[in-house]
Amino acid sequence: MRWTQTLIPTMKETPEGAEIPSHVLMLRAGLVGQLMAGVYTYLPLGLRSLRKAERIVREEMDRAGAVELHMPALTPQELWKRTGRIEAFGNVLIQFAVRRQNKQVHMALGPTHEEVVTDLVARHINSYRQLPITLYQIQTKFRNEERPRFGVLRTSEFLMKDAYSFDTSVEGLNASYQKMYDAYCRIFSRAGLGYLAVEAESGPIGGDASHEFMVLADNGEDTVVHCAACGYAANLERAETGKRTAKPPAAGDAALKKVHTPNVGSIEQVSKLLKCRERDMLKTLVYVADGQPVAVLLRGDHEANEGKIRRAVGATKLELALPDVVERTTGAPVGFAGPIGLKVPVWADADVAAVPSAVIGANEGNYHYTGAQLSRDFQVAPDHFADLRNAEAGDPCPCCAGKLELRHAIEVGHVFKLGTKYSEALDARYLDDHEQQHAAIMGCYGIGVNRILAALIETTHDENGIIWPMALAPYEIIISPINVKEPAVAEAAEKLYGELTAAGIEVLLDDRDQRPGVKFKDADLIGIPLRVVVGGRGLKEGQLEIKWRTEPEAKMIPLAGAAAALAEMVRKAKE
RNA sequence: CGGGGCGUAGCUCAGCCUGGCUAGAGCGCUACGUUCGGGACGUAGAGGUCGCAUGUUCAAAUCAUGUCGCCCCGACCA
Repeated sequence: MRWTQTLIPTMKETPEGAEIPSHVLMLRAGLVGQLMAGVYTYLPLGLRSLRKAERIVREEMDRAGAVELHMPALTPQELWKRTGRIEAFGNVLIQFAVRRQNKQVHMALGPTHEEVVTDLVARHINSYRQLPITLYQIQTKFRNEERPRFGVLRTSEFLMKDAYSFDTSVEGLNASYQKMYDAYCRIFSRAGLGYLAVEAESGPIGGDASHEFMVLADNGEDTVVHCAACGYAANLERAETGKRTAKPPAAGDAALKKVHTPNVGSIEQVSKLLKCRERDMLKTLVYVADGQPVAVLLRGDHEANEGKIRRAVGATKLELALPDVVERTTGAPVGFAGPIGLKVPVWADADVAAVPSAVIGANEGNYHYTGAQLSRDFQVAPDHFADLRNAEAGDPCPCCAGKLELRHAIEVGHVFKLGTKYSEALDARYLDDHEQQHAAIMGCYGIGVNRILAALIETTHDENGIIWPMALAPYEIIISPINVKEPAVAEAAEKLYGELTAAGIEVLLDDRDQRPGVKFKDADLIGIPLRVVVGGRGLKEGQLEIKWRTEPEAKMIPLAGAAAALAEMVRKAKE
């Protein structure tokens, strides 16, 4: 492609509003253009990279035995009602009605396709002989994000590869899941991304085991907990901590004392008022577990982890108690709950035992206690101590002697085992070899294709611009002729361009009548892996200059046979 | 949804506080000329309903109110 015949609107300055590197560089390099908040046009250069990411995904899906189809983005709202996800998605689901022959037709733009694919399977698959099968598509998804942000990392319209497996047994599901997991590893490796596969909660989509594929990046929206020593990785919701050895509290002699804390309920305010550290306080959270209130004690500076609490308590549904329930349970308004005298089951995080003398709520409005001691002033049954909080940096690793660290990350993929939630709701059943009907056991597997690009840029750019790996580069080689008005230069550049193109290399010829500095800056900015400079100086000596985007220095190669040599370099770089 | 910031040329911004001639700069764009190995220079140009609406005023980019758009932070934790 000739630069002058395509559209690559590079920008010298950072557009107002772009802050993170991937956003800034995608705009400056002319990859994307913004239409509105969270909605972007892919310009020619960006589209080429997007297509390359897509191709890698498609090749690996096909190799893993998944079969491609294409489902509509337009869906009937009825389908979402049948699985209860109209409510679950709420405002995220883009819903609208149109009129047809004077009747309202209610539709939604697909934010994901479990419903559509399960309905499809319900219609066309009815025998165990047709299973297992994994269907996938690469398609635009629509989600009304409350707050789109970070350029193309969180958008309202995005390209997603979504795959769905249907099996007749849990073993089959596990096998299908593993195939996708392995395919994801190959995809992200081929894309040049450093990633972690982390254990994850399955979230509102339902089901059990799941993994997220995370790319560590300072601007990532997610937090992963990682142990550098053994490689343990999990997202914050899921991360376990190793055994926290509770130091026996120093023999405290402080007496329990009630103090007046008028209108001061939050941990932060109380800590300020009483001049104590948050870690010397205990907070008492009231949850409703399967309809029954329970109290949970945490150190003041720790964050509750509802998933862990739910599992520890053994509840299927757990939510924070509403203010009236808190009042009924503790006898005090929200902000003054404490463990002393509570009539409901009390659970405690492991670190609670190590707080020797704590500030706690007094279960009486506007009062707290200081000097509270476990055992002496309040009790927690030994089997009610558990890991109930989010992991923090420095916590012991659950798998080795190492320490955990917290890192920001971009989620680029997610695989999970769904079970029969959707197949039952939508009657995707098959007949087994004993003429018994069963709901198909499902898994689903998503990749944010746009995020592959953004994550790559976010992690590998330098001060001059993007640095594409061959696998994602919009062009493999850029030819930068110095002064296109010089016939010898123009001819040599054209000849090389023709030869490389004929050899199947993707070449961008910068045929603009621009000064060399402009061309070099732009070549660096758009990040083409290999730059070939055709200049009068080199030509006189029968030489071409080549420079890898990743290398600081250029080098010269003979003009004779240059096309073949360059094609070989590109081929090698692709390996 | 809550809080904050910003809307002036294609892009980045100045001017606004303290209202006053024909609204500015740099980059980019057009034409011509000189240049040509890391974002050249000269000359001449094109390009704006100062986001929009209402109000205050003799007079509004500038003040007030409203509205729309964009960006950032937060959104349960007693």
